[in-house]
Amino acid sequence: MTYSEENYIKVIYHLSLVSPKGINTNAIAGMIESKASSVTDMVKKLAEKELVDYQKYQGVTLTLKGLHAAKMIVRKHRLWEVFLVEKLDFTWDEVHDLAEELEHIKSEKLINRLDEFLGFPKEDPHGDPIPDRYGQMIKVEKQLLSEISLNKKVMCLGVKDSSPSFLQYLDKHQISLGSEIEILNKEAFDMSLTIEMNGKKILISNKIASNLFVKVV
Amino acid sequence: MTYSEENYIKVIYHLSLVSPKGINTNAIAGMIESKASSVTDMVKKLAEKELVDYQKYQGVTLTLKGLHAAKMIVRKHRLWEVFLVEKLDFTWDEVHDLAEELEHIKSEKLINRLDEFLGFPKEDPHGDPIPDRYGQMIKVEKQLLSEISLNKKVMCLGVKDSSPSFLQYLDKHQISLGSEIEILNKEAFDMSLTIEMNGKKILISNKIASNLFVKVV
DNA sequence: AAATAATTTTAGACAAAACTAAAAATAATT
DNA sequence: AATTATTTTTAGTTTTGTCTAAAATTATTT
Repeated sequence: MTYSEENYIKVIYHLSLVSPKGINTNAIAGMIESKASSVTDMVKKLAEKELVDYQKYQGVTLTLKGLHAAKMIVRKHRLWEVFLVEKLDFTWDEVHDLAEELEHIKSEKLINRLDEFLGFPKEDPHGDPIPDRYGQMIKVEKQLLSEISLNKKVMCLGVKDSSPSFLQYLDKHQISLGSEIEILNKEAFDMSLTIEMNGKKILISNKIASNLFVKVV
Repeated sequence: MTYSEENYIKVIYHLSLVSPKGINTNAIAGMIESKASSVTDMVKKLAEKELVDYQKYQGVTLTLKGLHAAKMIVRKHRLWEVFLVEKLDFTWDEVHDLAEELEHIKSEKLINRLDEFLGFPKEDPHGDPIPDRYGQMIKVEKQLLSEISLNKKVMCLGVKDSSPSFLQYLDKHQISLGSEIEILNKEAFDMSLTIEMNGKKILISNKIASNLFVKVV
C-alpha cells in the first residue's frame, strides 16, 4: 500500500464511523483536500485491490480487508501520538500532523514494540481508542457536554474537534482529559454553559460544549 | 525536499567521505539501486536547488547547503537507530531498514526532542558518530582490526560493513561495541587472526577483521 | 414529470521519478 | 594517435497521483 492509498483508506474509515452507508466521492475529496476526479481514480484502484466495495455513483464502503488496514493505520497514528506526548513532551495540539507522517512507517514489529514500550495504552491523548494488534478497541461511553442536563457531574473524556485552535483553547482554560466538570447553568438563548471546574466558575459557549466528550460520574 | 532527493543527498554524502573529489554517476546509481540516466536527471534537479555543484561529465560535490542537509538526514537516521535499539530492544542488525524510513520524517522539533530523550548520544549502535543539531560530530580515532599488530589489546568501536549478515555473525560470536579483544596470532597465509575475547580464544577471518573498527586501549 | 442543480465519472494532460535505448563525451589500450 | 571501451547524457516512455474541463448520472425543485 502506498502513502496515498493509506490516506484514502483512513479517510474512508473515519467517514464510515459517522455515516455507515456508502461514502460519497465529494466527502472524501473534502477530507483529502483533493478533487472529486482524483477520488474516483483512487477508489477504482482500491476496489481493484479489494480494499473497498465500489459501484459507480453509489459511493464506497470498506471491505473487511480494507477495514483492518484502516484500523492498523489508526493504531499507528494514535500510538505515535501517545509516544510524542508521553515521552517527548509534545502538547496534544502539536501531535496530529507529526502522527500523520509517522503512521505510514511500515513495520508491524516496530508498532507492536512501541505499543509495549508505552504500556499498551487504550486511548490516545485526545481520548480516542487505540486498536490493538488485532484491530480490537474499547468503546468509550461518551456524550457531548452540550447534551448533559443541569447539575450533573461529568468527567472529560475526549474531543470531537481536535484542531489545534480548539485544543489550545482547552489548555488555556485548563481543561484536560480527566477534568471534572459540573454544569451549573444553561442559557436558553445561546445554549452557553456556566460550569464549575477545580472550584472555579467559567462560562463556555455551546460550540465548545458540543465538541467536548464527557461521561457522567 | 522530497523523499527521493533526500536519499540522493545522503548517498552523495556517504560517497564523499570515501573519495572527496567529484562523485561519479555510476557510483550513485550503484548505491541507490537505480540507473545512471536516473541519476543524471536527479543530479540536475539537485543542482537547480543548489544542493550540489554539477558540471556535465565531471561528477557532483555537495554544496555547503547540501552538506548540511545530508548531515541532518544522517542525524535523524542514527538517532532513530539508537531509539530502536535502546528503547524498543531491536538488535543492531534490524534497525537499518527501519531507520531508512524514519529518517525522512520532517520535523526538527521532533528530532531534537528525541535527541534529548535519548540523552544526546554521540554514537549510533554501529559506532558511527551522530551529528548534533548544528551538524557537529565527534571524530572517532578508529582503525580496522586487520591493521592492528600482534599482542595489542583493543576495544571494538564499530563496523565498516553494517549488513545484517555481518552483524548477525558478530552477535553469534558475542562481539559488540565495547568488547575488548587481544590479538594472539596472525596467519601469514590468509591473514586470519586468533583473538582472545572474554577469556575465550576464537579464530576470525581477514574479511571479518577488515570490517571491524577498533582502538588500541 | 420536466427542468434545474448537484454530484460523479470520463477523457486528456501534467509533474515526479523512474526506465530503455541511442548518442555523446571521456578514459584506457594498443 | 587512433581505436576501443567505459561512462555519462539525451531523448523518448512509463507509472503514480494529481489536475481541468466536459459528459454522464443522480438528486432536487418547481
